Formats: sequence, structure tokens, C-alpha cells
Amino acid sequence: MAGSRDHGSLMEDWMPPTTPSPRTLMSSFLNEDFGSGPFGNLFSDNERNRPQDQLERSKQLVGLSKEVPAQFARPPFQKDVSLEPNLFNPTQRSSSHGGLAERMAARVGFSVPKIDTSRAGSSTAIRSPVAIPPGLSPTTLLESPVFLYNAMAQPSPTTGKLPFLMASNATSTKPPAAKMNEDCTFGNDTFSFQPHSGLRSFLTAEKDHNACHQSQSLSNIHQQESSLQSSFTAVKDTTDERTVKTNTSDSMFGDNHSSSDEQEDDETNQNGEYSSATVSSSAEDGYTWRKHGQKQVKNSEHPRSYYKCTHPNCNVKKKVERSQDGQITGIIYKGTHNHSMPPSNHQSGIPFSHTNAPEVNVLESRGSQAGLNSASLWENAEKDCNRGVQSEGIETRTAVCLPIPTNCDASIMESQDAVDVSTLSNEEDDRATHGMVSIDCDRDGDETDSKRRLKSPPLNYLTQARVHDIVFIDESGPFSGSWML
DNA sequence: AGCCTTTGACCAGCG
DNA sequence: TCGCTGGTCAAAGGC
Repeated sequence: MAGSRDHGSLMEDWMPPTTPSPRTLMSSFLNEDFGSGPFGNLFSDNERNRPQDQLERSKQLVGLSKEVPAQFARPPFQKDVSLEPNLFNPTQRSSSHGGLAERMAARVGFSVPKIDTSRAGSSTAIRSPVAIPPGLSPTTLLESPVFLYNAMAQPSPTTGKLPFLMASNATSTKPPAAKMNEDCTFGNDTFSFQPHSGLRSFLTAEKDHNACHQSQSLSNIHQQESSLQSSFTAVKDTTDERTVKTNTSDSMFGDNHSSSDEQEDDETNQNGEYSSATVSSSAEDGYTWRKHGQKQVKNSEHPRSYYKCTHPNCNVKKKVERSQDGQITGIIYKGTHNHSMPPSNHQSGIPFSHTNAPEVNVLESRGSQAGLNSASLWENAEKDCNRGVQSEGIETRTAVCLPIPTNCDASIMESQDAVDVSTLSNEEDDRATHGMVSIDCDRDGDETDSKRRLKSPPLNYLTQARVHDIVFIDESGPFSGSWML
């Protein structure tokens, strides 16, 4: 058992007790960032009105993140704090590396407009934040590095689909877990995850999916705004344990729900009310979990639940933090499943676009799978969480954290790569866009890449100017989310 | 009857 | 060594 200290630190990272709070950071970065940069002129109002002190604050935050050696230095969840500035700090982005958006613009020949997040959530008329340069077709945009096409991606602020970062390399078995309903959550101001593989509730999901789709088109614009408010999730992948931290919009943006939240709780409406389909517990991911404890953790406003895999001889555990309204605010997986997924839940190969069922525990399910398949990815996580992690652990900030299939020698992209796209060199960008999740899977080794891509979107991520979250996709689909604006 | 959740107590690690 | 904190155990209750 990891020392309490480790966990304590972990939690602190999740919810930094000290200022600035995630909400503060986020709003700070939103205010500053989206008004500046290559497309700042689109929202010049913000630019002009931006207080200088915000800029300074942002710089300070960046400095925080710099204190730690680049890739591993950040504590598991403290990333939430330090990462944002680093990622989004306009100054750093534009000055040091020219900014991803700028680089992308150079490559593609056009610039990717930024969404005016300052208006997100407002009731003002919405205009498309994405300006397509003359001569470029939507198709070109979608297929361009800036807007990587992802057939499985859900609507996004930029592409019309939410650009989930896909870690398709992943290979191996796809965790059946899928986040359903996330589509429906668009109305909730968040992007949705698509289920990787079928869930037992596939049929239901399908039905929900259809319903959701109808509203998606109408709410597309709204999504654009809301997506900006998505929360971050930190994925920590140490050797054996994975930590998924999702800052619920709750904590970050008030009413907005993070993707993870929605995933988890099948659906809470915008008011935070639960729909009839509520949290189905942890079985949705295809594995069965038994809750064996719950505790209120210090420095966390949310209770932490402890789950164990019910499979005999399986020691996989997970810790889930939920907000008062049931939204998941953090998930930590520990251990590796030594068994296959229960047949009833096994529906691999189902496009997650079809698995939008109100599966609640997307995070969990993915995590569980990760735990299942990926052998002991996080066993030492707890140990590393606070000390080792910084130097050795791999951290990933994602809206949703999904464990990587076990058979894969998955090394989730380093947090730095995954997150701080803006500071990546071109080469790094490529890495970020194609190899954020480095998964070396043997399981499906006989499967061709093309085949894999059919099953899941290419590992395209970090293709836009801003990364809000990263979606990792293994063979079966995205298992983590993030998006850029 | 079996499984799961809840909940208080116990244990272990750290300062 | 003690107190704090987090993680786990296990009894009780519910479904």
C-alpha cells in the first residue's frame, strides 16, 4: 500500500489546496490566452481589455511548471496547475516556439482561429470561431494536421467534431469501456467520448446516440463555447498505476460538466441533476468492480471510493473521486487485470460512435481495462506518484484518463509532450500528434495498422492550436480525451 | 443466497 | 513516539 503521503500528495495535485485554484487558473488562462496569439485579432476586444496582471500571473504560473524538469517533474496532478500556464501561456507559446497554431498555420497554409473563450457560456450570439481561409475546403481542414480527421470523433468546436486525440497505436484490446452518452453531453458544455467498444448497453447507447445526434447539430455552436470550458484530466501513468484526474467542470467552471463527469454519470443535466440513468457503477467498463470503501479525503471536497475488481485473483483496484453531484473528479487505477473482460460486456469492434449509451464510468471502464490489460502499469504508481513520478512517471493531462490496454507496453505520452504542445518543436509536434501515446502492443501484433485505423481513429491529436484535453485511443477507440481550440 | 454498498474501525506510512 | 492521513478490512444492511 502506498504511503498515505503519496496519496495525499496526489490528491493535492488533483485539487490544489493553495492558490491559484484550478478555476482561477483556467479562467485566467482563458481570458488571456484566447484573446492573444495568431488569431487574437479575431477577438481583439479581449486583447485590448486584458489586464496586464493576468499576463504576469500567467508567467508566474509558467514559472511554476518550469521548476520541475520538463517531462516528469510535475507531480501527478499538480499538472493541473502548472500545466495550463505552460500550455496556454500566450507569451511562451508565441515567443519560444511560435506557438503550435502558428506552426500549424505555416505548415498548412492557414491559421487556426481561436475560440473566444471569454464568451463561452455567455448567451451572446455565437459565431463560428473557426475561420476557413479561402481556397480551403472543410475536407482539407479536417484532413490537415490542424484538423486531423477523425471519423470517430465527436463534434468539436473546431472541426464540427470534437477533436479527440486518439492514441490509436495502442493496440491491444480495446477496452470495451466506452463512454457513452458523452454525445449527449454536448448540451452540457462538454465534449463527449465515444465508446470504444461495445458495452453491454450498446443497444441503449445506440438509442441514446440517435437522440443525442439530433440535438448535436443544434447545439453545435453551443458546444464550441462550452467545449472551451472543458476541464482537464490528468493521467498519470507510472509503472503500474494510472491516475486519472479529471477536474470536473464543476470545480473548474461551475455548471459545466467535464467530459469525464458526464461519462461517469450517465447524465447529469446542465443543472447537475441526474437523469434517470445514473451512475451505473463500475461495471460499465466491461469489468466488474466491487466497492469496498469510501472515505473523505483531506484537501478534497469529494469523497473517494475504493473499488476492487471482483474477478477472482484479480487485484486491480481503483479509486474514484466523485463530486457531490456524482461527477467523477478523479480516478486512479492500480494494478493489472489478469483476466479477460467478462463476455457479456465484451463488444469490441463496435465503433464508439455507436456506443453512446449512457455509460457512466467511462473513465472507470477505460481505466479498468487499462488495468486489466496492461499489466501492472501502475503498480508502483502510488509510490511514484509523489516522488518517483516526477522523475520517472509519465504524466498525461487529459480530460479523461483511460488506462491503456495492458498488453501494451504502454507508455503514455509524457505529460510534457501531451500537454505542452505549444512549446513543442515541429518534431515534437509530430510526436505530440502522432505519438503522444506511445504504446507498444503485442497483442494485436498481427493486425495491420490499416486495420487498426479502421477500428479506431489514427493517433491524431494535438493538432490544433490549443489542447484542452487529450483523447487517447487504443485500438478500440479513444480512451482519453482532450481537445484543442 | 449471493452480491454489492455502506460505514466504522484498523493498519501503515510519513512528518 | 505521537498525530495525521490515506488505504483496507469486515460487519451490517439492502437489493
